Amino acid sequence: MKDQLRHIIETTLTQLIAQNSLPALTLPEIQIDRTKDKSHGDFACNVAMMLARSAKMNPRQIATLLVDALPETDFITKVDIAGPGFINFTLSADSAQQVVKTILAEGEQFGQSDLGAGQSVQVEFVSANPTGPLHVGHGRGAAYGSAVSSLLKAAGFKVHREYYVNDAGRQMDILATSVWLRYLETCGETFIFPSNGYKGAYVSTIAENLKFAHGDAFLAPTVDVFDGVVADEPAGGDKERHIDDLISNARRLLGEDGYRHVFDAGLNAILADIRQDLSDFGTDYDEWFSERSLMETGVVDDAIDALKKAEMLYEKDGAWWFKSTEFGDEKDRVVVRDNGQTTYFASDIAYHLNKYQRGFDTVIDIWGSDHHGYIPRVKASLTAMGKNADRLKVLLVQFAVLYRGSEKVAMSTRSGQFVTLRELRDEVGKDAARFFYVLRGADQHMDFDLELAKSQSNDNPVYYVQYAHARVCSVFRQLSERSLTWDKVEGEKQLTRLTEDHEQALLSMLSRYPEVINTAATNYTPHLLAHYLMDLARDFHTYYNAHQFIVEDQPLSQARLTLITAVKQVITNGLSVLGVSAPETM
RNA sequence: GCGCCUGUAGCUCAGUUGGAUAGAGUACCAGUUUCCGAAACUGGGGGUCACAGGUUCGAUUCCUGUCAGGCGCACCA
Repeated sequence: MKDQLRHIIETTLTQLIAQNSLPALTLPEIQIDRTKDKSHGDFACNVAMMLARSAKMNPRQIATLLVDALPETDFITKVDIAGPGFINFTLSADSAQQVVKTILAEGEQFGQSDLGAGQSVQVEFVSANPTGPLHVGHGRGAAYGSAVSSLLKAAGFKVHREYYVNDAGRQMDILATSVWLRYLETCGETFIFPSNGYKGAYVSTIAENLKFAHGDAFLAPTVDVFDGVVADEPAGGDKERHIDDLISNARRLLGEDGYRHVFDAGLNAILADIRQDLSDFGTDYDEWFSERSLMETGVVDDAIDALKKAEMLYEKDGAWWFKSTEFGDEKDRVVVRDNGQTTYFASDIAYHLNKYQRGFDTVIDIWGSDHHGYIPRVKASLTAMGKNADRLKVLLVQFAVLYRGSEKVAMSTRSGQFVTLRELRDEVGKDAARFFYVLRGADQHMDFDLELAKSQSNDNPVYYVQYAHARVCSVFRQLSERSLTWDKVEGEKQLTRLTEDHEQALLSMLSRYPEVINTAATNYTPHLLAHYLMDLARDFHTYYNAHQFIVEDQPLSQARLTLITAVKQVITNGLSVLGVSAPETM
């Protein structure tokens, strides 16, 4: 509808210029906005004001010229000039009703567009280290990432959802060693567990399973395990060196195969848990991409070679540095350490090179906002390798602060005192959790009230929207109880009977849905959709309270049933994009 | 110290890419059921859009500065 208006205005303006009614000038982008106020019609255009300066004419004068020259159309009934020079359009009743037929005809497809024209987008999100269960911070990334993915898909993009598995690096070595130490404990060895190790109960569970499956195969005496190990911090030593020494002892005592076995036991168990957890949360991926594979297939070496060839690396203090300052970063960054090991950053350069090589038109990374300082160096590496860094979009997600009523829930990763995503799901449910997460802009700090999310009251926005859907279903249950039926064909014929203000408002709201999807998709802002659904639900509840749908007047009744069926469809579609269910009963 | 993000009603937050009289929810107050589900609806009060300049027909929105809060500044991941 906006496009049609835009087209008409554009052609009329060029016509006016051709007739010398307007001076020759380049036309600006024609903006068509929905009006905030019903008295201003349905759509407004500000082009007269935008042209006033370059045409050296009064905006109202331009508007008058334009309006007089506009051709007759069947979908516009009224054109007004208002305020400083706004041109307001009022839709004909017929074209306003048309949206209901469109919704019923397109069903689940309604709202989808070809805006993306099949361009491919890769969306990488969550990507938490597989060193423990996901917590509520990851939950927001999961809800946001999958909502953005669904939005892009609805807007006609080819979407590839990916989880980057950090299955290499020091943190994973710490996990492997933690598993091994717990395993030794189940074998009867006794020692003080390292302060920097992973102490969660899940580590012991993995160790017990290892013991069950392999008996004493990985056993080593405690004296050997702690041989030459620097004292731990509580004992007056250094906790980092303490754990690093334990790791190298583990490697030595277990041998390459044994160490890899223990390592993979930890990795696989936790990864399986994460996959299940995300799947239960309604977040699914097209690919789980292994960091280790980047090293094993030589992509990391390739990336380093590419940078060397481009003369973007130099050697200093035994390490290889990337000249990221040449691209606006604060300082140069190490990619190969003096001990020959590549850094996490080197893997990430390789990973992004690989993403580009796979040919995605756009690459989206969704990170916790605490990683924002990382953006310049990743973009720098892409530029240095001759890639267009603008194809990479990094979206940041702020952490959510949990509240129970007005009480802040204490959380700290260090003490291991975090609320897991699974606990959140168990407490408030998948639907409420997802909806709450996407209710706010991702870059906004967010207060997540557990009490509110699980309350079955009018305070809770999730239920508010779902209830609107259930209410429509309930009306149809009532209909069949009275042995009546809904006749779609008849209903569509009678749409002209929808003349009440509430019905007009609903029609207008329904027609906005495709625009909301496109705006939310292009801006990566699912919260716009969440808010739209609340607005739609409110218009519906208001309508419900003001009017009966099942009435004696059969044509009217059919028209109303047709309208609320369209409402039900749009709520279903919108909630589905957000990964929230649309229940028939509450 | 430098960089990024944020500052809108008592509280939690929107604000259609610069538009008309700045909006919801919640809380508070007052109402609505012989009627399809009251998990709903109607009405009311509540604002220096942090502050000060600038850009223009027009600024909550864009630019600069100040103040306040969050985060980040590793040969960790």
